[in-house]
Amino acid sequence: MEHAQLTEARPYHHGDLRRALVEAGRRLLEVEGGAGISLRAVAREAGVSPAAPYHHFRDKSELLDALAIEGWDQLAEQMRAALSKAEPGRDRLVTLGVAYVQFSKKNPAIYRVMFDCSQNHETMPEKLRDEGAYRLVCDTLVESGIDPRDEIGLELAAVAVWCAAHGVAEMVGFKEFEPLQAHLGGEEAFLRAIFSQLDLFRPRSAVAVG
Amino acid sequence: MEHAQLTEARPYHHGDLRRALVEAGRRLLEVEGGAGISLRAVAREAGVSPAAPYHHFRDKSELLDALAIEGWDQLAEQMRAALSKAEPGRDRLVTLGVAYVQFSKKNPAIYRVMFDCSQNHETMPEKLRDEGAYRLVCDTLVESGIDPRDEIGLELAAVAVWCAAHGVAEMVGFKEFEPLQAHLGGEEAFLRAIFSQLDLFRPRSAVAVG
DNA sequence: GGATGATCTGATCGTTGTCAAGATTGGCTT
DNA sequence: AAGCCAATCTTGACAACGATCAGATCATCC
Repeated sequence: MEHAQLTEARPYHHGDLRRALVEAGRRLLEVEGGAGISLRAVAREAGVSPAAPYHHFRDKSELLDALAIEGWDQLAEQMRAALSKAEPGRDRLVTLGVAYVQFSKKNPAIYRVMFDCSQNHETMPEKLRDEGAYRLVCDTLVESGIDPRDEIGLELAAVAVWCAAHGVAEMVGFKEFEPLQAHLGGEEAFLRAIFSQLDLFRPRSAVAVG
Repeated sequence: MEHAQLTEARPYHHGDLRRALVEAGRRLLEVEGGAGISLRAVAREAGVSPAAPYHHFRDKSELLDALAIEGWDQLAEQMRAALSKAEPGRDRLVTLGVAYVQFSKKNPAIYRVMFDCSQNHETMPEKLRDEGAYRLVCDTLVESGIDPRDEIGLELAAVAVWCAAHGVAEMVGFKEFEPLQAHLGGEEAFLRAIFSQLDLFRPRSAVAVG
């Protein structure tokens, strides 16, 4: 089959269908949104039969897991980039939060998938914990003055910050808030105002624990 | 048909099927969780044919809307109750937040439906705004020292508080946080610790606005 | 008491997730 | 180089889903 590459005729074996499926899924999530993603649609987009994905994923949910993992990587990357671009001040936490929220606004469907997967599985992927966004938050908290030896205090602070960012990420899309957003001078100002209301920008020390 | 009430034979016309469907839906959400809710399942639970609901709701999503509205009512009620039971201190905002999160933990599927519906429609139901949970938050913020005449500052604070509560509500279910939760002395202590990390308990004044 | 409109059923269509059985092929063994 | 094996992909099927439509049933009002 020497003409395989040039004509429409795909080889019977795809080569790297797993990767192709994940990318097709990402494309669909971006274009169609979270509602229009079905296993069959992903297979269609990748140009294979509806049953083909089952040789690479046990479930539909396992495909979504793969999409989620890619999303977490992408998020961490963008947060890292935001941090490195920001001038060194003491509001680096807010920079991180703004990057987090902006990711979720630009990729709402993927963000939902990321979050649902982490919620359904018992733990978040350890990659997230070790080298991902969670780690970035902890590092930045330590920079801001939290004692890294107080593990409880650090974890509590990180969880709190994460909760705040997640909450903002999901509520900020409400059309209802657009007037307020405009009044405050755009999206980033809006986010900074919210985060400063939540006092996320202030250097903090460990909390007293019972 | 004098025996209609006593025997199994339902009257052909249900009487108040709309109400029965909403209650069947609530039951299913509590028992089966959010995944196991289908229009057909709700109809089955209510004992009618799969097509019957379409005489009371245009859509599946319209049924979910009705479920969401009931959820918002229930949430506001529980928040009001928590507020009236709490001794008057200056951490009433935290009391409110704890009630909010506990509702979402006890009714996770309903909470998700509530939130999704509000997100898909352009605005949240005005009931929520006028007499619901949002109003409670605003009132409590004013109690805590926000100037009610500064509408922007008040709305910003309310949005921030709501974002925080929502974020905590969705992340607190993570199994991963259970050790931390136990270490802090149970769920309520955990929630209070998070909220205090976010500085939600402190009387606040209006934020400076550009 | 009979017509009218609301309500419910039954059948049906297109779509989805999932599975089993068969076709096809890359790669290892000899 | 020939042949076999296991991985991969397709075809066909099944149950369940959301949605629609024609027809059966009932309450209500003139």
